[in-house]
Amino acid sequence: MQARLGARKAQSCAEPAQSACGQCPAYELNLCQAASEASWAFPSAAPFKIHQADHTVPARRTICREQDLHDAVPIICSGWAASIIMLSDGSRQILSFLLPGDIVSTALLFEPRPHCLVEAITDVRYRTFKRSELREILFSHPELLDKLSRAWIEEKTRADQLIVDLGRRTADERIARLILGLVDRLIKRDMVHGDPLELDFPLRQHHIADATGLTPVHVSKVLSEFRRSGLIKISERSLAILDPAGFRRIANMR
Amino acid sequence: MQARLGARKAQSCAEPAQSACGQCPAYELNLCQAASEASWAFPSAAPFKIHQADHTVPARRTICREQDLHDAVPIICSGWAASIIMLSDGSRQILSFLLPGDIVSTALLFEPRPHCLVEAITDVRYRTFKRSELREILFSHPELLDKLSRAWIEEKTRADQLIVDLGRRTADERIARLILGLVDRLIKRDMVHGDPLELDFPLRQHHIADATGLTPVHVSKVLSEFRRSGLIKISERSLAILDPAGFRRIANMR
DNA sequence: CGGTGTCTTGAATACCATCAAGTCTTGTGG
DNA sequence: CCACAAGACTTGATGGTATTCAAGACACCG
Repeated sequence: MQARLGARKAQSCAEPAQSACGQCPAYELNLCQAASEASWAFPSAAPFKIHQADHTVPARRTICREQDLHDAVPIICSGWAASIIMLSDGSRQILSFLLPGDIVSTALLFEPRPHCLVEAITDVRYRTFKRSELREILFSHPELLDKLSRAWIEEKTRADQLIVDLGRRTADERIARLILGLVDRLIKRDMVHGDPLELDFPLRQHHIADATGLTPVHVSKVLSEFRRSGLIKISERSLAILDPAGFRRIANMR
Repeated sequence: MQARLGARKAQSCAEPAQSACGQCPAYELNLCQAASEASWAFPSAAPFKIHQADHTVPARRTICREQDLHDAVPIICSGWAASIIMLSDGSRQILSFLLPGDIVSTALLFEPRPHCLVEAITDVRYRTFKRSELREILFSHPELLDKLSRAWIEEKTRADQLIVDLGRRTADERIARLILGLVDRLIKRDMVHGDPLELDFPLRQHHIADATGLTPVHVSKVLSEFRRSGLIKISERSLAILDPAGFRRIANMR
């Protein structure tokens, strides 16, 4: 019940947060660092200070609800989260997994209602910016607008890919593609190395099920089959891709 | 083979096109008219003239290809089109149906590659704007930026809804929801009246199949079932919703 | 230590795909 | 204008993929 107020505020001003951003794996890509810097490079116009706040939530806790109104735009600093649509019968569809450096939704720059539930998968640290200020900064700096448009396009591209996966691919393909999609995103962030590729993988099978439109039971069966074929090793919140070529073949082909 | 060059250019300057826009059902909503007007209200800055061109393509012709580069952003003036992702095995997934007044994709404002195929379903009239100019106008007029952000949000919301439909709903629900979604969009545009609701409905069953992730055969069976239950009347490119309440019940419930 | 959440496995079932045959319409070239 | 081909739709039979139901193993936590 007290979960409702789960997030703890940590701070609410720009400068002291910088060190945290230095460790952010999405340091290069994301809007977060850029926005903070802009607020420093920007003392010209006015005594400008962008309001931001760091929050921490434990695994499984809600970050924001579909119907709530927020004037804050959250960006994930560390941990994994998911944006989820709930159906009246209790089933769920995961629209997207959120990784460090991801903005929860670019649409939040324009409307206060997320229209989907955002839930922490691991412990999550995230930072919120005030929408009006973030918007002003983004739109007054062409190079930031550029970053925004790239984030927007990637968000849409991933949604479109998911539509294709759900509409036209088998369970094996969906699951393999989900995993590879996540691995590729982690690689871009320098959060995975090694050969064979091995990484922390905090998703439960029910997360995979909700993202692929399958049942947890069937996900279990498919993963077991992948294991038996020596494609991957997956257990205890960790994943290794033993046969990258074979696994990618399953993900793409018919 | 000569299909490749299917589109015929009609004109390439703003003013004479106005009368056509006056009939556009999305007159209020869309960016098109607004952008044209802005180009008039804008002689201040420079001898500014936005480049636009009208095109007409017959049914079943391609409007743009996934890998082509365009510096033009198309907006549908009349007719129906679809954006489609093709898979290597020849199957297709329709991401979205485009109705009069729709911008083909808001992402085209930022990148030249559509990354999906756009195909005319009926004969289609559309107008293209030069990306750089359209962008400049949109971003220099707050009220237009507002319209753009609403278009962006709606595009994303519809994609998310489709993900849920494909991931978590039965064939009956998907088909009913597709139809109702289209009808609602047409109502917003004042393109449908009457009680019982009756309208031109140019989709072939294979379009419905490609949009819902089903096979044409199964679409036929479901539609026949809907007909037998007296929910809808559908034939000869026209559709009537005989039992709106019952039909909406099928679309939403479990 | 019971309770809850996670995962696995097997059996029965449902839903939708595939295959196939046939009707009807639409379009096209002789 | 007709003949023929291609596309659109329907219907039935059969099969495969994924769901549902059920039971049990295991880990973690208060």
